[in-house]
Amino acid sequence: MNKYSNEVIKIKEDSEITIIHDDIIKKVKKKMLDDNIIIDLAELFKVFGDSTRMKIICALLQEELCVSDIANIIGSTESAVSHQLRILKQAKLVKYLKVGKIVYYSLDDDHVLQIFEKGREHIEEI
Amino acid sequence: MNKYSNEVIKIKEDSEITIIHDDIIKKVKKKMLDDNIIIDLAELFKVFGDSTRMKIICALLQEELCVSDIANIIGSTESAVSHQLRILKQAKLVKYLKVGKIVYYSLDDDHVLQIFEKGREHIEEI
DNA sequence: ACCTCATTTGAATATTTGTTCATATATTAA
DNA sequence: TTAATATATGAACAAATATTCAAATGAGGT
Repeated sequence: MNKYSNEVIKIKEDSEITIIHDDIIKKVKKKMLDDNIIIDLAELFKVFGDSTRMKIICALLQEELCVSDIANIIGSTESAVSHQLRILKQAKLVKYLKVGKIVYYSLDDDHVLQIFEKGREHIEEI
Repeated sequence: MNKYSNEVIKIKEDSEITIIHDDIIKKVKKKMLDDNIIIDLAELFKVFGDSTRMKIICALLQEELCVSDIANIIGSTESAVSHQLRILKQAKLVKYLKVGKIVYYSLDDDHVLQIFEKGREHIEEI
């Protein structure tokens, strides 16, 4: 009886849910992270999941930059960049420093680089 | 003359692009990752950026599981899970083993856990 | 061969989300 | 205070995407 054994518990409950591996399901359910944490995690990665924002992050990995410089570097409009910076700000991925009319953005913490690097490692292996 | 100096080069080119920090822009542009790599990176993180897929990943971090078990654990339908597993498969984040009618899914490599953990570290600090 | 069951697939729908454009805010200089 | 400029913001539109439902595969058991 290995883990792929066919001696599975099979219950049809209310003609809705088919439970195949009852004990494993219970065990995994118990260990699952709280739904809110999972949702927060997905929200965080969603922020990384857009190429405009990724370009902004990539630029800020090199240098603290103002909105118009970022727009110039990544080839986008100031408005689009500003909209995306707002999302990055909300996710606490970037911070900013206002000097006169100019707002300088920079990465907020180490995790950004670390997450970025782990992502790179993954795509490089494919 | 510090890095926030107001002695910035300001050029209005073709009434289209305003260049504020010319030298910095050139420097950062030179160091920017290739666009295709950035797009691939964003695509990868997009896969993490959905709560259904994140729940699937979270469950698979505990145990190799079949489609119907995953559906049961995360409270979704088999169809929805299958659709999302296809996306996870394409991103090489999960692999599978077919045993008879049942298909067992598991995480494909270490990076999944590492990216997951870095994300957790970030949201826990907020 | 036929039936059952686990999974996959495709099309339709509803929702989310990024960009654009116009406008607003805020700061500096004249 | 008026003009100019950097950034932010809101609404509208277009594109992307997750879920649902129905139907199709494909494998085992009878």
